[in-house]
Order: sequence, then C-alpha cells, then structure tokens
Amino acid sequence: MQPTIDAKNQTTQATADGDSAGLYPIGEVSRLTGVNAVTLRAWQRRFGLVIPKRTPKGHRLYSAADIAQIREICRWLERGVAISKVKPLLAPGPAQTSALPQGQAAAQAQIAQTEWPALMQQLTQALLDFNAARLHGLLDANIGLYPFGLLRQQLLQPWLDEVGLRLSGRLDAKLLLSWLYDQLSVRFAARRLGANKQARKHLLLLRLLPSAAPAAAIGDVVSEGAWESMLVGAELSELGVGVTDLGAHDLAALPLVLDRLSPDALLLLPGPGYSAGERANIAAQLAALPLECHLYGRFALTLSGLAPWRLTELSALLASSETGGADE
DNA sequence: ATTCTGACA
DNA sequence: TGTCAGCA
Repeated sequence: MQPTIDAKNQTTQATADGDSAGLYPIGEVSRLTGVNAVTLRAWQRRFGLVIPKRTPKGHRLYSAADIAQIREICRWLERGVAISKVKPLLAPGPAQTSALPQGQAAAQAQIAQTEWPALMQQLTQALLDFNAARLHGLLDANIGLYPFGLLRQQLLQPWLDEVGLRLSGRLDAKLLLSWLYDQLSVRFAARRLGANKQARKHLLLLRLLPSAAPAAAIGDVVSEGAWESMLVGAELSELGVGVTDLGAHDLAALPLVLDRLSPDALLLLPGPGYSAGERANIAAQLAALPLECHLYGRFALTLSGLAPWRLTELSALLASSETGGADE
C-alpha cells in the first residue's frame, strides 16, 4: 500500500517516458473501459472499429487515443445507437468512405473535431499550472453556452479521461488530480445547493460498488466513478432535479434508509467488472426496491443484460420535470 | 499467464 | 456477444 518508489505493478508503462509508454494490452483496456476483451476484438473484426497497434508477436497495443475512442463508442451506445452504426459518428482519422451528415450527430462530431480539443488543451494547461482562476474562467466561458449534458459528454468526461491517462506516471499526478477534484467539487456543489431547494423531483445518486473491488486502476486518488457521479449530479442540477449523491455502496443497506430519504427515483452508476453472480445478485436487489431505478453511465452497458427493463433513458426520467411545464 | 485466431452457439 | 479449442 505504501506509495513509495515501487513501480512494480505498473505493468502498463514499464518506462515512464520511453517509446512504449501509454500503450496498453487488451486486458488492461478491458478493465479501464469496462468493455470485454472479446467484444473489443469483435468490434475490430466485424466493424473495423478501433484498430490498435500490434506487438511483433501480434498482441494488440491500445494507445490513449484508442481508449478515448472506445469510450466515445460507449457513449454512443449508451444513447441507443447500434454498434453497427457508430463508425460514421466517430471523429475520423483515415479517409472517410462516405461522410454522411446525419443531422445533429454529424454536427456534434464536427464540433468535437474543431473546438473541443483546443479547449481541452487549455484546461490541461490550467491544471498543470494549478491555475484556479484560469480553470474556472474556461469553464465559465463554456458552461451555459452549451447544454451541460453536451458539455459533459463531449468535453468534460473525455478530458478527464485523457488527463487521467496522460498524468499517470507523473510524480505529481495525485496532487494534480486531487486539486482538480477539489476545484470541480466546490464549483458544482454550489450549484447543487441552489438547485436542490427548488427541485420538484428528488433523485438519489449511488455508485454501485462491485464486491470484488478491483482496486484503484491507474493511480487514481479519486475513484473513477467519483468524477462521473459529480458530473452527472451537476447535469441533473442544471436540469432542475434535486440530487443527493450518496457515493459508492452496495445495495444491501439501501432499503433501510429509503423511507427516510424518500427520493423520487434512484440513479445507479455501475462500476466495471461484475461477475455473473454479482449481476444476478444486483438484479434481485433492484427488483425488490420499491421505486424507479435507472442504470446510467459508462458501465451501465455491462449490466444491461441484467435488467434491461430498468435501463431507461435518463432523458425520459427528466421529461416529466423539464422546464416549460408540460405537466405537473 | 495472457493473448491470438477462428468456429460456433 | 460470448465461449471454446488449440497455438504461440
């Protein structure tokens, strides 16, 4: 546990700044993204999605960019796009056979190519400088300009992913990430407090903890799910939904407190790596809960086989409390 | 120990 | 999508 100079378990980056740095074998990528290794190979073979480099012996080596793309794919899948149709939606590297503008999807991909990367670089620089004023300035300039959900999915989460990967190996990585988490926390907490008072619907946010906790992946001070729940919570606040973030737990004790918290719905952010047994267990516990449950987030798909009838679009939940007062 | 391909349910 | 066999 001692965070000394022990670089032994850094299987992924034997040399901090060697040429092989930042390349990950398929198993590691599977853990990082929550996508099964077989699925990754299948995506590549059947759809030409995510073509990694290879070692001389043919083993796949995924770059940070590849991993970012996998996560981009997952975000499309979460939105209900079929895997066979995400190819054209991705930020294209090689010559696109047929650049078909599919309405807003293509428009967003366009923005993603031009505007976001520059912004991400500026954000990264602000982070590396511990420049809080600059960081908040950049955020101020863009929050409000776009719907927060778009900002979260197209900018903030990809940026955090990238930053996490880029910093791994740096001695000050933990300090930087802790600082960033603190900055974002205070920022969004302030909004949450205001929003919660006026919210008509109250939602309980819970990260599902795999019982076989797969330890911290890359030296993350803040667990990966914490970032995600912070951003999701911010988005919900922005949309006028009251949010209570309980952090990471398993479901066992939840029924004991539900009647006192009395939320309108439960939003669960699954983590990576559930065994089949765990999935069944979770399914049973979810079925026993007396309220609306939604699975959401990066790893929701890994649980979709478990209770697809509960996997509702977040937007559907929000539709009833949308601004404009359609109902209520 | 892990990953590879390809066939198959 | 996932599992299995048979290799490297």
